[in-house]
Amino acid sequence: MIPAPPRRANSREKASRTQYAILGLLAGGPRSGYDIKKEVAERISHFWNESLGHLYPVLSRLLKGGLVTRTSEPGDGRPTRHLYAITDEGRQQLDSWLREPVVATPPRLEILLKTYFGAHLEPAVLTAHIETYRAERARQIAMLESVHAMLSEAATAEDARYLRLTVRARVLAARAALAWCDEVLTEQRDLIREQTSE
Amino acid sequence: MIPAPPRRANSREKASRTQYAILGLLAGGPRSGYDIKKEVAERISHFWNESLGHLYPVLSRLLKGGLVTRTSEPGDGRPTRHLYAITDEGRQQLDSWLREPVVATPPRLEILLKTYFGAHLEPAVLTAHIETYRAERARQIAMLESVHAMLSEAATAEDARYLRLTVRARVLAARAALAWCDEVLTEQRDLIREQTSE
DNA sequence: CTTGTATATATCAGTCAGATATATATCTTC
DNA sequence: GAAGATATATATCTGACTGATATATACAAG
Repeated sequence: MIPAPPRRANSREKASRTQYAILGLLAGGPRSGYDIKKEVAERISHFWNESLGHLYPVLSRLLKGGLVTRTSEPGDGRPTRHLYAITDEGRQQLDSWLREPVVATPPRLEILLKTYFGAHLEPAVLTAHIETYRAERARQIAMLESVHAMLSEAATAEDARYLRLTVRARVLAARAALAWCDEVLTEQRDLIREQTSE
Repeated sequence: MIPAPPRRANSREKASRTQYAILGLLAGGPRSGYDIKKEVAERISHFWNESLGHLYPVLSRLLKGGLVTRTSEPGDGRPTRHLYAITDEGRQQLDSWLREPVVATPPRLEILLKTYFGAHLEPAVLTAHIETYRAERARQIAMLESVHAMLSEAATAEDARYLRLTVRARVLAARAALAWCDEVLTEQRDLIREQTSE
């Protein structure tokens, strides 16, 4: 009898993107879990997300693995504030991840799923969804463009170079999405006109 | 003493998008789990993904809930083939989900995360990532455009209307991504030139 | 005759999001 | 000035979802 091989013997380790996002942010200085969450929400939420429910366990794991250290500030009334700092080993891990090829994750675009099932509904319902989606894109473009303008100013341009590039990516993506909405809305109008004239 | 309220007393149920994707596909006729996986992979993988590891449990749940029925074809040698068909209640659930506003899920764009951390690397590394990403976009555009052309042909145009709209969305998105890559590559060249001339 | 691909279902580990819990300080609004 | 919202701060749990793996067979290519 051949003994059953151990499950997940030695395949490629499942990459926790959260882990590297944390290391990358800590490379800019010590932060608490709460700080990380805030920074993600305020600066890079246009392309990245972290939930607190995942952040804390991953921070603990990084601590155990020696990729970060932890110092505790007695919280005056509030819970103790834990400041995490990246170690040399953490920096090495971050560096090697940054050099690895980008892994493409398959998308899940709910607006397109509902579009795909459009035949199961009256055209007006899809039109309404697209109009909502379009309005959100328009708001997003306005917001991102104003951020982009600020980041392009001489005073911050050097510092903000890479953040500015990410903002630009999302501006172009949002404009493309908006253009698509307009195409769909035009087609939907034609479709509704055809149907009502029958 | 006030008894502790039950956890997750009655908040909004966590929506399983997989569930509605399945119902939507089954609305087009009975299918097996394997069929569904194939259909997703071959037709809508440009904007949607389903893993088998999730598909089967959700199909079981839908069966228990009466949203689908199951008939078994004895597999000739192969495992028994289970065909799932949508019920009236399933159609109602699908219909009401299709009418609900689209829920935006926060993005996680790894290419932008590595871009954001660009300062921690030599510019040439980021350039290489962007070049790879650009090449993938170029391939994707070529592929989607040829699909789009086929779907626009008179013979299929009526049938394929909604699929065509989703393909168009991804063409525009991929073109925008490609344009962004070109902007970044130009900037990176300038940056490297400045640095080497110092 | 072995390797790869297709058919077909099923389970498991691990990632991750979102809700909830706890406890306090501060700012805002009637 | 009390009530209520918002910010600080950590922690846990449920459930959604991915990707790898397991099992079994058939068929084609080399």
